Amino acid sequence: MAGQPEIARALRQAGLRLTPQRYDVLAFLAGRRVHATADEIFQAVNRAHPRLSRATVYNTLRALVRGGLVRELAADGAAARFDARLERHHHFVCDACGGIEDVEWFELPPALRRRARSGGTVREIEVIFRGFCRRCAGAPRPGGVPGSYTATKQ
Amino acid sequence: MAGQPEIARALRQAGLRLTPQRYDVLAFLAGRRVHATADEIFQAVNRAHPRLSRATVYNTLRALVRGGLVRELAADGAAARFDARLERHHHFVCDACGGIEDVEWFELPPALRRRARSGGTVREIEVIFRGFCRRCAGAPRPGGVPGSYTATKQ
DNA sequence: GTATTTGCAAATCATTTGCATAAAC
DNA sequence: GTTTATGCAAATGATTTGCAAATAC
Repeated sequence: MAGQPEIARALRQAGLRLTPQRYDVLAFLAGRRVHATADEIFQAVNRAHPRLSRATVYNTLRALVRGGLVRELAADGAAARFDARLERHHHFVCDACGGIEDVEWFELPPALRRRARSGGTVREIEVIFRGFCRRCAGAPRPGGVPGSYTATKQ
Repeated sequence: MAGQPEIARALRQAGLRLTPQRYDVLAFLAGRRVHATADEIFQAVNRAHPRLSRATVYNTLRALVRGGLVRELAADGAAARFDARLERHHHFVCDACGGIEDVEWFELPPALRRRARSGGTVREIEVIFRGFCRRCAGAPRPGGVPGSYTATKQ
């Protein structure tokens, strides 16, 4: 997903009306490698489109997530991050800066995939690696340690 | 961790002063199988201890997490959940009700553990299973579908 | 033309902070 | 006696909601 027609098509396909706001939000996400917070998206799109409101960004994100075009990532305590990479992938979360990087998709061995014995149904399995990213590994911040509670905030 | 002296010992060991509030919060978490939100903890502890404030619950949780006695779990968009099970384990998150269940710990095969090639250091690897839990598998809610954005809220 | 979406402002929810008092060590 | 934690109330930050005007279909 990158070209203009593809973005429009993706929106239609998800059953969403094509508004300039939605187009811009999805285009922004599709052109990014790092995961953006709702506010970062607002700031960026707002530059080209000054009358955009935050509420619309949130509405749009909800619609996109619901339509399966975007994934939402919970970041311990911090603001949620959004990501338009639809190919499945795993994540690496930095304990120090809170940044999220993609990790190429791989399947868990079948024996492990059956480990969730809750009696329910499993739709997907995601692996989250935690540690210090390349940039933070060198100079970790004062409070940024394993617990990660303090790490992402303060 | 379950008996009274163990809880007190755990607090001391983490370098925390032993206050009734901290004791109660940790005891509550230690005696629970489901992961509780800060507010659920407040409600519960508040019954036995009516002058407890929410700020203290948050302060205590931060201290416990920092001291390594409690883990914090980010739940897509919703309030964070806390958990005093210290043995490593994975999680199952229900798309419909947002509930979180523990999945017994297992190691990823070494080949997969090396997949995070960010140049940084990896501290831990967690696996998150998503789907419908036993209770919701039978009767999923109106909006509660894969995206899980709407699922955890509304 | 009708159903949706937008933008705005106000509302809500989770969490944090400042500060005087109280309790732990 | 000092240092740290508590409780309260007010502040902050993220996200949602109500509603009239604008827009997509």
